[in-house]
Amino acid sequence: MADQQYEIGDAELEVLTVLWDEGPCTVRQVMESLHESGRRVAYTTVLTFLTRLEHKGVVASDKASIAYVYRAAVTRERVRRSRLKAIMAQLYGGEAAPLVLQLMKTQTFSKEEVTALRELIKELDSKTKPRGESS
Amino acid sequence: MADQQYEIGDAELEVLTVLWDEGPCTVRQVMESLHESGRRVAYTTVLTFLTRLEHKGVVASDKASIAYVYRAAVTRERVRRSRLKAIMAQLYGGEAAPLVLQLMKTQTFSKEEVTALRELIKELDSKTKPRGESS
DNA sequence: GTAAGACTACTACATCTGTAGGAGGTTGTC
DNA sequence: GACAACCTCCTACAGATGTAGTAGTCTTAC
Repeated sequence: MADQQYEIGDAELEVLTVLWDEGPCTVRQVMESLHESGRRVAYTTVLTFLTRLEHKGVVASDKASIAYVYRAAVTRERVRRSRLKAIMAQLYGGEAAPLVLQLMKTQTFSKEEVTALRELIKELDSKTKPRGESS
Repeated sequence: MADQQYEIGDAELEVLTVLWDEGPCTVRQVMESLHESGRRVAYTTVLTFLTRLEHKGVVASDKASIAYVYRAAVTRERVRRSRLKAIMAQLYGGEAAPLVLQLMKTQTFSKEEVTALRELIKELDSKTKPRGESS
């Protein structure tokens, strides 16, 4: 149950991302941030998204002076893991390795990234699969 | 446009996966395969999925004797890439590296997998990022 | 204290997705 | 040739998601 799958739509995720990137925001601030990203969306639409996200438990709000201030209640990491887990289950037979392999084959990386990857590989050597399901 | 994003629902993807795994199937065969995986769905539900998938262009059908035979019209690889691309854009700023890093940190791998990874890393060394967006 | 502006709550609606029933055609079999 | 079995087509419907309007409440500034 640690990694429950959040059902967050694409547009909702954009809103959540604003909260991750900018910290707690009012509806208006979120809207303006979206507008700056070229995302035209009405004030009440943003409000709807935030309200729904709050019902889903991924956002929380506090009344501050006039307007509510919304903040993310789940970390980006958590959502990332949850999504990756889903895609792994759906398209890679629940295995991480093929996914990583594919990414490494089809994507390009900078020198620094490759270095970081190599470092990680070294660590992996020590703690190879201890016979369990994926996290 | 190469990697257009297919909007395929979770249940639809299960159906498509049957076609990938078992090759061309009739509605009934798909249904039976799903049942064997513990997925209880009605015959007409499977039919609906296949019809919708055909409209979306990811499945094709041919009339064979009595029933239509459906087959995948997109490869698993294509859908994998499309999904990964979406998740990369939505949650990793369009970068592959953080995604790979995260997977390598949070997942476990067998010795063979680690070896395969190390091999790939070597290849990456030669062709590092040539200043372009991701595929 | 009243008007203007901002904020929230409620409602609405189209589309997509998951799920399935019923009607009507084909076929094989007794 | 009539019934059973199987097939497709059309229709339906609930819930999720994207999008937004309206109405009512609260603040603030004149």
